[in-house]
Amino acid sequence: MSTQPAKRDARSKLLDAALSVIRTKGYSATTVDELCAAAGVTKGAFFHHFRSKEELGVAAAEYWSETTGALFAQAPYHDCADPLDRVLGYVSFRKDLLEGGVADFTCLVGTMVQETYQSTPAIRDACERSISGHAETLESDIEAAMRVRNMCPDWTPASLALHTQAVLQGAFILAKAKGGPAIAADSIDHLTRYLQLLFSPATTDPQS
Amino acid sequence: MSTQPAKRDARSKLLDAALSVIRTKGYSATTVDELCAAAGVTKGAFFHHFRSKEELGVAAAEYWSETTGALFAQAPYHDCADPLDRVLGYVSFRKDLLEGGVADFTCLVGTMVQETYQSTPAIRDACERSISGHAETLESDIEAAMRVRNMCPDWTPASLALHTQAVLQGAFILAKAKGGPAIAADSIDHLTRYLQLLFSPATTDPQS
DNA sequence: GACGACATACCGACTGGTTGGTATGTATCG
DNA sequence: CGATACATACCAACCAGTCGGTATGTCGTC
Repeated sequence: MSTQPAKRDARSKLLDAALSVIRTKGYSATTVDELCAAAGVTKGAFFHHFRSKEELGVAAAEYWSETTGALFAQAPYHDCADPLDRVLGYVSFRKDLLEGGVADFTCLVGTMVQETYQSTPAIRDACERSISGHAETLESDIEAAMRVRNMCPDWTPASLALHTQAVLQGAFILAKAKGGPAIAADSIDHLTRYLQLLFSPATTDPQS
Repeated sequence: MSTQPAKRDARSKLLDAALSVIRTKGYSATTVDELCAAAGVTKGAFFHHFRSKEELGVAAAEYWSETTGALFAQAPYHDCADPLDRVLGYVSFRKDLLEGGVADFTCLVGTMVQETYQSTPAIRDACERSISGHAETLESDIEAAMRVRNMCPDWTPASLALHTQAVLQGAFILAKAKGGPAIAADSIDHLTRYLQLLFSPATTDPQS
């Protein structure tokens, strides 16, 4: 469904505007009028394509999943032979994305879910699907890396995949607080170090 | 300054209400009327104590720093002899706090900074002070743990202290997305595992 | 200890601008 | 012609902030 031949119609202009405006100001503080102005369309066009602001929020989260999904699917780290190198390559790729203003590299759904998790279940669920779906793309590589090393740890591939997302989301919060990507990069370095230690042959099963 | 004899006046009722309402709905979606209703005071009282909603946001962040600061200052993990045990005890203490509804254990300033980092510098700075100030309480223990082990790694105590905050903030986002603290606990377990590996005598200097 | 002057704390009706949403018109395309 | 894709005008509710008022100190003076 969707993915019509990419015409520059009002709907996709609104979704593109939503990504940048909501990442800058948050969902609640973003007004429909502002979105229309940023997209260069009228309010009539907005409510033609979306029944409500909430529906746009859900659509924006799905659009985010599509565009970022495509970005990561074609990233070079998938070519590594060792599955651990693919995981480390993913993290390194995330670090490379830390460029430009804070609003340019932070995560739409991480921002939105904070504001909507209680008030707007539809948006929260869309954000949850986006985060979990993205984390799942890491699971098979994590699992393969474990199999290669005959590891049977007390953590699951899913929990480690989600942990990488937690570190990234937390790094974005710190970047927003400090006004730049420097600390986010430091935190991603700590994540890389954790993965290296976790999969290092010396310490396959440190306890139990 | 401040710390008048803790009278149950309108100001502190409003600050208490702000902590719970803003953590539930976010800063932008929280209205002044709603805050007044939750605190059981009138709008006149609100604007008597705060010149604007923004000023309340700053005061709420500072109030958050004070109350959480007191909570952590009297926590039992400070009694451990080994500085690493104090750091691990802190993380374990954070895990123990994951109880009740999501709005009860998540972080006010982590939530607020996402919405205000661009639009409201005063609130962003107050959140930054809160996060960084809290992280600093970990630095001396991290530094001591490094000294005990004669470690000279390529990361700083400050960056590790902030990394713990990134993991916690990210864990809160995941908890909000998934509707419960389970994944947050998993992520905190990964953080504990990282600290143990990082300070384990076998791997003091894995590279360079 | 009565009294005036002033400050603090709070009340609640009101306001002007904003916001999400609607109603209706129109142009283009198949 | 009918459906899709917009545009324009409009509205009722809401929101942050204001303003005149009251109740309660509290400090100095005589």
